[in-house]
Parts: sequence; structure tokens; C-alpha cells
Amino acid sequence: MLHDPAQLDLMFQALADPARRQMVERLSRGPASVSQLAEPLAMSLSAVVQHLNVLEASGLVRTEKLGRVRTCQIEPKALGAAEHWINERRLAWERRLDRLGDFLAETKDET
Amino acid sequence: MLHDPAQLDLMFQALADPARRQMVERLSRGPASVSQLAEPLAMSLSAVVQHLNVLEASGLVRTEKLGRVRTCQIEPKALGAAEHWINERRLAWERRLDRLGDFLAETKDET
DNA sequence: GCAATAGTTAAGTAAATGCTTCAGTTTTGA
DNA sequence: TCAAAACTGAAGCATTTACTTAACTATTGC
Repeated sequence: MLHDPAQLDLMFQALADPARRQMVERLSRGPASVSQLAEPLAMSLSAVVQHLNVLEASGLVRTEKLGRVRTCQIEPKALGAAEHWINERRLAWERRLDRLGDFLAETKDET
Repeated sequence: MLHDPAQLDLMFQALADPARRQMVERLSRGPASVSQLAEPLAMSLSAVVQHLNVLEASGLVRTEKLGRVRTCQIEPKALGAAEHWINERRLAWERRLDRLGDFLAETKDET
């Protein structure tokens, strides 16, 4: 489920920018409005909205508008997809090292 | 250790491309030469070398040249840095949900 | 030695990114 | 009612990305 390559592209791409990671960090401590997200960042509000759109397109963030304020939240399941991909690679790598270890142990026995 | 923002930029940026992820997948199953990495990819060898340079700059891949063939390997510790950042966010998120749960439980008691 | 192999480097290009400013649109509070 | 607050969207611009082709440099096997 959800290892659509294009989805992972969007996800990793979204996380590749320090401003966007900072926004995700802020949101992992609780929901925030666009202005609140913008406050610590040295760029225009417009730029922040553009980053926010990237995050939303990647599925990492969900937003909802009530009145004139848009409230943003993390979508924790989405982060899981990136985590999952990385874990798969690590697992494959470790399985391989285990097999290599076994092989070397066997070879040693045979001396 | 190693949550230099610039390093994470390079890492996530490197993982944001499907060709590069495919190269990492291949390498997580064992070392490979540049041509072997290129073989399943529909692009010139030159393009593959350029992707490889991105991966190497990100610290995800280490290469070594012997004679005329360059052998590439995954650097498993590097993947750990990306994983760590994601885990931190998930933890912060979960801690927050726990606190929220506690708060709601308390509030309920007080009715 | 010399052609094939394996990779490297440079230059060029089309598209995508990360901003900016400016001109809107809704909401809201006094 | 009307100005301030909180965005939103479009246009423009400099930079970076993801390629390409073409020319080049080592290595290796015969």
C-alpha cells in the first residue's frame, strides 16, 4: 500500500527543503495557521503558502479553512510511507550482510 | 550527530528521484559497477554517472575505482540520518497525541 | 599495439524550483 | 460600515535539475 513511486517522489522532494522541514517540525508539535507557520521563516507569506501547497500535494500535511484562517496539521500516515521505504532498504541491506556473514563463517569452518 | 540541515537536504533530495531510488534499491542488494546500475535505466550512462554523483554527495553511496571499473556500495549509516529525522517527528507527534489524550481523559473525569 | 570496455567531462537545453512583488478576496472586529 | 487581518493567485525572474550529445581518458584482453 502506497509505494507509488510518484508519491514517494513528492514526499522526499517535500522533505528536501529546510523551510518545509521546519514547517513539518512545527506541525509535529501541533496544528498551526499559515501565519504561525510563516512567523519563524525569513520569507514572504506568499512563499510560505507555496511551500504549504507542496507539503499538501505530498500528502504530508492536511489543511482546513475556517473563516479566514487555514489550519494545518500533519498527516502521520504519510510520513510512514517514507519511513517504510527506508526500512525496506535497510532490511535488504542487513539480510545481505547476514548471508555474507554466514558464508564467511562456513568458509572459515572449511579451512 | 549528523542532523546538519544541509546534509538532510542532500539526502532527501537524493531520494526524491525515482532513478536514484532505484539505484539505491539495487545497491541495497549488493555492490555494483556504474554500468550495472545503468543497465535497467532508460537513460545514457552519462546521466547515470550524474545521478551517482548526487548520491555520493549526499553520503548515501560510497564508490571506489579499481582499474577501469568503479564499484558502488550503500553507506547504511547515512540512510539512518533520514530515518532518524522522520522518527523524531513521529515521536513528537505521538507524544502530543498522548498529552491530548490525557487532557481529554481528565476533562471527562471532571464532568 | 590497438580496439573494445568503462567511465568521465563539458556544453547545451528544456523544465522545474524557490523565491519576489503586487493586486486581489474573504472575514472579522470595533 | 469599513479598515485590518489572513490569506490567495498570477506574473516574473534567477537558479537548479535532469537530461542530451559529443569528445575524451584510462584499462584491459587479444
